[in-house]
Amino acid sequence: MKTTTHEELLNEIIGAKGTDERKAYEQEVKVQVDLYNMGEAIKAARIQRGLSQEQLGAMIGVKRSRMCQIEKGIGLTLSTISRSLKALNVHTNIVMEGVGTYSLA
Amino acid sequence: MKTTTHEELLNEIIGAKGTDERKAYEQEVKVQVDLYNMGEAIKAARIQRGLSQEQLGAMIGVKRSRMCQIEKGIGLTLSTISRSLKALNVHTNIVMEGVGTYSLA
DNA sequence: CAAAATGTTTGTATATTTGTAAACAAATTT
DNA sequence: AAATTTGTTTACAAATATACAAACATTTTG
Repeated sequence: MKTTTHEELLNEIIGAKGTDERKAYEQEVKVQVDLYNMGEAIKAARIQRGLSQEQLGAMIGVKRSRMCQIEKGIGLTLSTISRSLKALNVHTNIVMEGVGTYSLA
Repeated sequence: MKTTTHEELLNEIIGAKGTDERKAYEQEVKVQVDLYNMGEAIKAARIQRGLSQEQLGAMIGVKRSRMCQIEKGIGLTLSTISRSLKALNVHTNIVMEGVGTYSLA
């Protein structure tokens, strides 16, 4: 049986390291991971506070179905993250090294 | 001459405190302020590094015109912020009180 | 186990963001 | 002062996010 590393798969399917296609892929994956983490954080805070998706959804003006997408990081914007965290009363800052700190919620 | 407070103006033009219209306005204004600050932060970091909008734009794959919008906070998403700060090598964290810290760049 | 509540996925319409070129404005350099 | 570089605004097409209902899955409760 032929074994294949993740790296080999990426080379074959997406493109070699350094090509435009590969760069685009890597950036996109990275951002998706970021957003996924944000969603997970919102979910964690919601559960900490003993709320259902429906309840938090009501607080920020969306239905269960959208709440689920939000927690999975699907189509998540700063605005949505900010709204969610404010509703959950999770004080949040964006800290930029050597530049400054900005309140998000 | 009749004087008018900002509060009175808001009541008249947008709606009284507590109405849906007023809440929507307040939330929108707040998010716009956030985004404006983010753009300013990117600009500050760019200038710290002695780059023109064109140069930073080239690093993240946009033209001067878009770079200008980014720094004004117009249509700014997490993805764009993340890309910009990475290019500028500004290490950035999102710190959620009692939940966790997430790397944005 | 049955019922109810909660969470997830998919398809769809609407709204917003993205990125650009072009025209103009302001600052810098020659 | 003229030329060049840099920054800004606007209008537009394309891409992406928003939010929902409906159908289904999973968990919790009676």
